[in-house]
Order: sequence, then C-alpha cells, then structure tokens
Amino acid sequence: MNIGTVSERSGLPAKTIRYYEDIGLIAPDRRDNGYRDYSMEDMHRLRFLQRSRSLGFSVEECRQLLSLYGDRDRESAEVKAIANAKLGEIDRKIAELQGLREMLGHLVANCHGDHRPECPIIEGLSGRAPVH
Amino acid sequence: MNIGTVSERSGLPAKTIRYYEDIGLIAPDRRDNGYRDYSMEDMHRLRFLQRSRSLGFSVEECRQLLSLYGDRDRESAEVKAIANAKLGEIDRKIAELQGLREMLGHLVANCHGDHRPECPIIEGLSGRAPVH
DNA sequence: TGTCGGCCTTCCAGCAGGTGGAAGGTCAAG
DNA sequence: CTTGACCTTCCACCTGCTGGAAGGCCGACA
Repeated sequence: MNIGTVSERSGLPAKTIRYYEDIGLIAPDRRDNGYRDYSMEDMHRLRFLQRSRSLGFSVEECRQLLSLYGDRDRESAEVKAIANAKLGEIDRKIAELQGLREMLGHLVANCHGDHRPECPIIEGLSGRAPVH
Repeated sequence: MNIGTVSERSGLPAKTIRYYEDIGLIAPDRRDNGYRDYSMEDMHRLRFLQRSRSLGFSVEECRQLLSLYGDRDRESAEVKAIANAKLGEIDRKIAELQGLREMLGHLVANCHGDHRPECPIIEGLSGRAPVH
C-alpha cells in the first residue's frame, strides 16, 4: 500500500505517518522506486496510533502501548497501569479547567460589557480586586 | 527592581520574563551595568500576564488584554468579548476531555489488569473491538 | 513518443510557549 | 581579593506535528 492509501484508511495525514517513521514508531518496506510500502500489519499499527493519540496518550506512551500491543506475553496489568495514569491526568486537567471556568465566568458575569471603561475582568486580571 | 525580584513577586520564571520582553510584551529600563530595571508598572503588567496566562489566555490574547489594560478609553464590551470567547473554548475543552474520560474509563473498567495478556484496552485501541 | 496531473521522495523551516545550558560580566560580603 | 549569587546574551531543545520547495515516478491520453 502506498502512503496515500494508508493515510486515508488510518485517518492520519501522510506527513504525520512519515513523522512517525522518523521517530521510529513504524518501519514500512520500500519499493525499488523508493516509495514506502505498507503491510496490513503496518496499517493496524497506524490505526492503533491514531486511536491512542486521539485518546490523549502522548507519543511516548503510544510507543509503550504499541510495544505491548505487539507482545504476546504482555500482562494486561501493565497496559491498565498506563491507561489508569492517563485517566488520572485527564481528571486533573478537567478539574483545572473547571476551576478556570469558574473564575473566568465570575469575572465575565460581573462585567457590564458596554461602552464604559470600567471592567471587573481587567481589574480581576490585574490583581487589584482579587477573585477567589 | 532586578529580574530576580520581579520573578519572585510576579510568580514568573526569569527566563519567561526575558522571553516576554523578546516578544514585545514588556520593555523594562536598563541600568548602566546592563541589568534590567523593572518599575512597579512593569510589575503590574507581569502579574497581569501571569494571571491571564494561568487563566488560559494565549500569549496573543494577553497582548490584546494588556493593551486594553493600559487603555483609559477602552470599552468594557471589548474585554468581555475576548473573555467570553475564551470561556467558550474552555467549555469545549472540558466537554472534549469528558468524552475522552468516558471512553478510556470504559476500557479500563473492562480490563482485568492481571498477569494474563488478554486486554480490552489494547483491543479497543487496535479497533478490533470498537468502543462507542 | 511526449506530456500532464497526481502521486511520491527528501529536506528545511516554523508554530506555541517556553526551558536548559554555556560562557562570561557584576556585585556585595567576608 | 576571592567567592558565590546574581545578571547578561546566545543558541539549542522540547512536543507533535505542518507547510513548502525542489525534484522523481507513474498511468492515462493524444
């Protein structure tokens, strides 16, 4: 399969696929003309990457997951540990964003939003009228 | 004030403060010895930057807010519009993360997490057993 | 046979938003 | 006069790609 084909089927841009090869996540064959030639196994790995990236795993985490993916002797506990760590990260990020949302929402709610210069948002950001 | 002092008082690393100068967010005086010399006004701007960055505004948005901050004739509507746009972005991000959380939580919940190789997480990521 | 469009290749640069480190100048205390 | 903490500039690096230039290759059509 040419890169255009796997790109379409995996949902990853060709540029990204070449980049994944650069950083050693995948190693397709080459044809005589220099074109990359992807096997079905390569396709599965790319699809795997696409999904795990979109679930928020970092490239390095994807590298780990990918090696577990190809490991017949893996222990599911190992995979679960990685996924659980990521779950914790996601939870922390959500909590952080909710904190921001509350603070910013507070500022916005108190601002007239008219032609006058008085603005609690600016005041809040400047720290003169701290928001808690 | 030296950079170390403003760094401590604004909560921004010295490196970051120099970087903000590089990109034109701030322009402190210089002493004869070449050291940067920060005024109280500079301090307020840095604190403003620290707060607005930590509330999720991009550097370019901070630049806009900062120019409104120093503008006696600003209209609060302008500030409110920027803040409201950011609020929408934060909401979208939260929703996206909650989606991820749900999907990943689903995978994790179904994984034994023991010494056996069978792993619904890996299967889910590989796309063989799609999760909805 | 030429040539045209669409694919493929490599390489280099750049995005955000900093961070790390090297090499060197300055200052205040002891 | 030295020591150590501070300050300076400059350049490279981080993540995860993305864009573009310059050139090779392939299949169809005239």
